[in-house]
Amino acid sequence: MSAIGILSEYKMSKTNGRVKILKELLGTDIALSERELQMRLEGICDRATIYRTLKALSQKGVIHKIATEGTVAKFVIKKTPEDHIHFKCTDCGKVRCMTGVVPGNIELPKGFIKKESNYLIIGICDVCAKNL
Amino acid sequence: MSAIGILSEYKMSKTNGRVKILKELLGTDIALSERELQMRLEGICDRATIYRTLKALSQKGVIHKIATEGTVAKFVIKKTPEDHIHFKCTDCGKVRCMTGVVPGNIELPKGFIKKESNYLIIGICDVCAKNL
DNA sequence: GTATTTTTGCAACACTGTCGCAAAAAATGA
DNA sequence: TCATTTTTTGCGACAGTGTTGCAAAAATAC
Ligand SMILES: [Zn+2]
Ligand SMILES: [Zn+2]
Ligand SMILES: [Zn+2]
Ligand SMILES: [Zn+2]
Repeated sequence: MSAIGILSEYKMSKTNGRVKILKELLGTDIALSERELQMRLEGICDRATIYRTLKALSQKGVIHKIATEGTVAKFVIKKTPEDHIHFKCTDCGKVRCMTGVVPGNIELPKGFIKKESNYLIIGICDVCAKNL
Repeated sequence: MSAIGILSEYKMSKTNGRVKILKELLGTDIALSERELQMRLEGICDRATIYRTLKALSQKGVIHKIATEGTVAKFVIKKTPEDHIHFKCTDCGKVRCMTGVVPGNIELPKGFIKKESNYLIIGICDVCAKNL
């Protein structure tokens, strides 16, 4: 769906900044940080607006936040609601959802209740592996 | 092994701060942040020393860093070198390694090379689940 | 114990993420 | 369309995390 379409669906005001941010996110399958979005949108909108938009879109379930070992959060369009694995390439730094790869069903010890999960695999992506 | 023993093994100078930091880490199976260590070691050593010690111990493989959704890194003694799952309780905030739980073998698409993994499950821990 | 090497504390710094508030933009609806 | 109401923005300030250079202090080596 288009950026405007998504904003309409979730009854969010269609401001210039939000449309541009969402378009960037829709146009890639690589997770982006606030910083990376700001660089791509040079001068379009403020840091605070990007953070606020990312938070709003996360709450609506349009995008999701990926926890990596670093200190910056990265966001990517949510394609599937199910558990899935994220891959971070140490060479190019790109983080992406691995939609085809399914994590085995994990059995927790008695008494533990699972709410959500975050599986991250760190390594070399297919593109970077070719140039080794 | 003891704190001093570990420092000897890895040929690290046995300073007061390092011994105390390592003792704290050895005395719990809950992952600790720099902040939490500082509170437990009130006035024993500087922030910078804690960060430097955590980095050194991670590089030696004595402890490992856990990526959570939040912004702070947490560290815990490394008990096993294999892949394992981490659990974060949304109620008490504690993060721990689940040594008994084995993640199924995950098959990556062709060309991707795995180096390490970070599996985090977020939910309610056994202790907190009892008091619900 | 003295000399050498390593580590520490401190201050400064860059960066991430949040918030209050007045100004600006978007939505509403006649 | 235009005036009114509601929402969002930009800005500045702020708190927190993690890093670094450097002189002083501590640990190690002899
Ligand atoms: Zn790559
Ligand atoms: Zn994902
Ligand atoms: Zn708990
Ligand atoms: Zn662990």
